[in-house]
Amino acid sequence: MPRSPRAVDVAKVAGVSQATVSRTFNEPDKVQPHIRQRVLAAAESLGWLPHGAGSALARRRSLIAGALIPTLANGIFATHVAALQEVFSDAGINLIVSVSNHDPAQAMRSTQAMLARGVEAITVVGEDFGDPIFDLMAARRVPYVITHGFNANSRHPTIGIDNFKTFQEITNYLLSLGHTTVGMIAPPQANNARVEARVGGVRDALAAAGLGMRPKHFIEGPWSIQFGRDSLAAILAAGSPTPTAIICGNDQIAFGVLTEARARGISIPNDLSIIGFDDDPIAQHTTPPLTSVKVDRASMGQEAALYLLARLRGEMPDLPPPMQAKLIVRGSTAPAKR
Amino acid sequence: MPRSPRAVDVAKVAGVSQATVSRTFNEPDKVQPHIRQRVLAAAESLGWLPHGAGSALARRRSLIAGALIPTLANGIFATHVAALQEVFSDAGINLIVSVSNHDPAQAMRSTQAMLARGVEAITVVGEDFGDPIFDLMAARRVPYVITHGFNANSRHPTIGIDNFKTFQEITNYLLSLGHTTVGMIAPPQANNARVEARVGGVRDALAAAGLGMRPKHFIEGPWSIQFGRDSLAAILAAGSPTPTAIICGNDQIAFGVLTEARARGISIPNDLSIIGFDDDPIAQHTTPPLTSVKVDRASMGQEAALYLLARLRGEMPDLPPPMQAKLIVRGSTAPAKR
DNA sequence: TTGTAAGCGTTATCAC
DNA sequence: GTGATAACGCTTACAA
Repeated sequence: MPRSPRAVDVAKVAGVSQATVSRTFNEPDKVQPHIRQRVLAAAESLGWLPHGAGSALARRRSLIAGALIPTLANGIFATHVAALQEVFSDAGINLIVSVSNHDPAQAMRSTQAMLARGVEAITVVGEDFGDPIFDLMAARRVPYVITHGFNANSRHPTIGIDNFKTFQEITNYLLSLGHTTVGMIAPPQANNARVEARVGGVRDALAAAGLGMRPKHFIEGPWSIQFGRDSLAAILAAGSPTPTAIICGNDQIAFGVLTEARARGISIPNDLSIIGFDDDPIAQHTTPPLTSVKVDRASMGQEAALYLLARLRGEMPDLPPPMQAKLIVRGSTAPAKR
Repeated sequence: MPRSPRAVDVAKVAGVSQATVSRTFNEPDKVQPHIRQRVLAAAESLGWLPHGAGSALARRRSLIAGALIPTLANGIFATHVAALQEVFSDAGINLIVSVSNHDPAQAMRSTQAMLARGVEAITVVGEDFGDPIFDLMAARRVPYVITHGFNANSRHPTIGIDNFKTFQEITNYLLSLGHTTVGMIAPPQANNARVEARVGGVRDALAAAGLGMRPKHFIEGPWSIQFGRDSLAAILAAGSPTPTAIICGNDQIAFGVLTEARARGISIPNDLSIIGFDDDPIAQHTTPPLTSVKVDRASMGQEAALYLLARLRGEMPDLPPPMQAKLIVRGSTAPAKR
């Protein structure tokens, strides 16, 4: 049973020392062209690839980064991971993906597992799990960055939109249309400071206009289409006054509200304005098309990866400024009926 | 600048040898309880975590697996990765994700990068890139499994549905409804044997009924909603005869066709039957709801990971039988108008 | 420019 | 049950 070839085998075949094999792959210009050729040919013929553990040990670099996300079941995190993966991959770094399922204990286990695998840097979605995780990374001098929300007051580096401000703006848009009875259907706030900030933004903007949101018009739950339908049903069942506009935590929920509204003969946007979040491709194709808020998730992931790559080069780069969300007005919002 | 603690530091603090530290974490029952406690306490106080590269080198196990997928932008692959990640994670194995973008050269680079990182096992979506990749893994004795399509004739282990047979059945369902003019809108077949098999299944079933598919009724392209809309427009623009049923490569395309049909006043399913694929959550909520085909992607990923875990234990497990896709008839299909 | 040799941090074999 | 010690495969001063 032949075992995998090692650098010394390549060296033997090429008639050079092991050091030259290493140089051929890591510092090619330090070895003469013709001898480089010989080494490459030998490696090729043996099917040799550097051994990750060996080289990680000697080099003190694993060439592996980690991403901690809540779940891959949500499309926005898949997009996020795709962006990270691409940038890291271009830099010769592989990406380990691990999930928390919004559970602090699992987040901690995942982080430890990644650190035990020797990841050089980590991206974390949100700062929901408190200090232990960040202390752990800091103690091991592993650079990290928090994504999906810019927070100027955080003691950690953060990248993303200002969730509070963005939802303030969304709300102000509805206020400018004359809506005074506004509802919201949001993902759970537990272990999710981003959602908390968004809800806060809505409440703050309403309060600034001397308004409030009735408890029965605020519903928390999963981000599914079905949940959107059920939530609208629940809001209507709660009786009058009924909101004239509903802010949805994402476009799936908004699509559900739209669907339920149509099933009930409620005219959108005449009887009810609906606003989504994330500008999913589907938003353009619903009837009517959904007003939504576009966040450039891909650049957010890229920024995060580039920030960490700079840190790995030993730099202390400035954080990029907060990203700007963009309100995309389509047909699902209109002035309040008077 | 204090460097990360090593096992020997823990040993010193606990007043034991380094070997005992290792045993405490890897073979706990081989060390006396009270001394185990001491070691754990010492490790805790120093914040020590085993060093991945060191232990990978000594153990000849990286505890890392790899997944090669076309892209994370497509939700079905995100679901797939989520399932893999979960099973591997429960087994203490981290997952590196890398993508091919349907490009053989990039697939090869990604595979090499994963192997260089020492992955112990790899899942590959489809067998589109030919032998080089599989030869590479085989030469290094890295177990692998191909997902997203069961192929009894493959010389590699495969897991998934039989794509050919599944689309034969879909087509036979439409034939049983009396449809004789059937169109298809599919993702590109290039570098995608799964799509090729699906198209083959449709053509085969039609041929068995003495029918064929007109070239103008077969359209290949991306899997977006917009592409579905454009494709229906193109098929209609090609003039009579017009198909009475269209098979779509996935539910996004089907949703696009549905949307375009409504925009043109074409009644679904009376004038046109539409059938999707993947049973996306949206399929239940369109008007009318979409007939689609459900494939249990999560179990497919789990099966793949479990198969590889068994291989890593040194077993030679049987492959699971082909998975069964399930036709879910909803409101978008009906008997052909006569 | 190339070779020699000393790590890198852990695990596993072998004594005790 | 515990402790020395020799791998594990590579990189990198340092020497030639």
